[in-house]
Amino acid sequence: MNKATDKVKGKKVFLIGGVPMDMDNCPVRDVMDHIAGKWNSLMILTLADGPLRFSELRRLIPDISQRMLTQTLRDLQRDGYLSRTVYPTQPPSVEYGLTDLGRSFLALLRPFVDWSVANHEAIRKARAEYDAAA
Amino acid sequence: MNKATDKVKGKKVFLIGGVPMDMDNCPVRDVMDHIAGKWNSLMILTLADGPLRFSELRRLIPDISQRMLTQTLRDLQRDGYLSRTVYPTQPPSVEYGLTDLGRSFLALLRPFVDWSVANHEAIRKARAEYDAAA
DNA sequence: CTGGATCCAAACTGATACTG
DNA sequence: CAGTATCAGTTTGGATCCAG
Repeated sequence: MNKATDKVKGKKVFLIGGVPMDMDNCPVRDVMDHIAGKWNSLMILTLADGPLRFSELRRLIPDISQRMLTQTLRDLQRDGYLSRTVYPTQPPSVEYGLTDLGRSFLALLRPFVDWSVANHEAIRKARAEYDAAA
Repeated sequence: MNKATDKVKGKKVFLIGGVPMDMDNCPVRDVMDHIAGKWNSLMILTLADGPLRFSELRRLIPDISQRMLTQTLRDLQRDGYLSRTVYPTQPPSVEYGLTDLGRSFLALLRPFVDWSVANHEAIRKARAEYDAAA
């Protein structure tokens, strides 16, 4: 009935929505694991309107630590979601902005934002009911 | 230029794509923080084709520990993404399936899956280049 | 201003053993 | 079968100090 694990050309695969995925190199898992962090998507959303500087980002996301800000920016830059531009001023200023890949991903995030707003109450209610039952 | 932090009716807000978000109760952050885990979205995708039992899920996702499987199912159930049905057989069997909310979220996940497949190579390439530059 | 380095606490994960 | 309990290892995150 639900034959989700099978073999295709000798490789172990995993069916996601009917699409076979190579278990050992699953694009979805790879992308997810790197974007699913607490700050990653929020960072991309924050940069939606244009490039921002390090200090601006720290101000706009008050509850991120400097360490996490640096790390998140590095991770996203490494995966190609955003670019880092250094301006040789004194003192130096650095701007972070979305790349084409980043903007492409941002497009995916927007429906998610709308969905979250639309369903937040339902989720909060579900949570409250679950906790009450316990 | 980028006036992302402002005040609306005395509340600190955060602009996401032009939409003001209450910082202290941001739906996007709340939903994200609970769905962004390593296994959550994968679990929803795995249940896309219909309800599955505990042992079936463990078999379909071989690299999840029993502990994480239990915990992931609990979390998703608590937030209303999936339902848990116990059948009074001997030995007992339990089925997990998507709720309407879960299916609604699944619809959001599908474009993400397609995007991951389409852009996986670009990301791998960006990573390789970044690492090479270092 | 933009981080890098270090130390420490907390959270997350996995392996194992055990129960109704 | 479907979990719970426990413990150890790993990772994550925050605070602080420092440097180009």
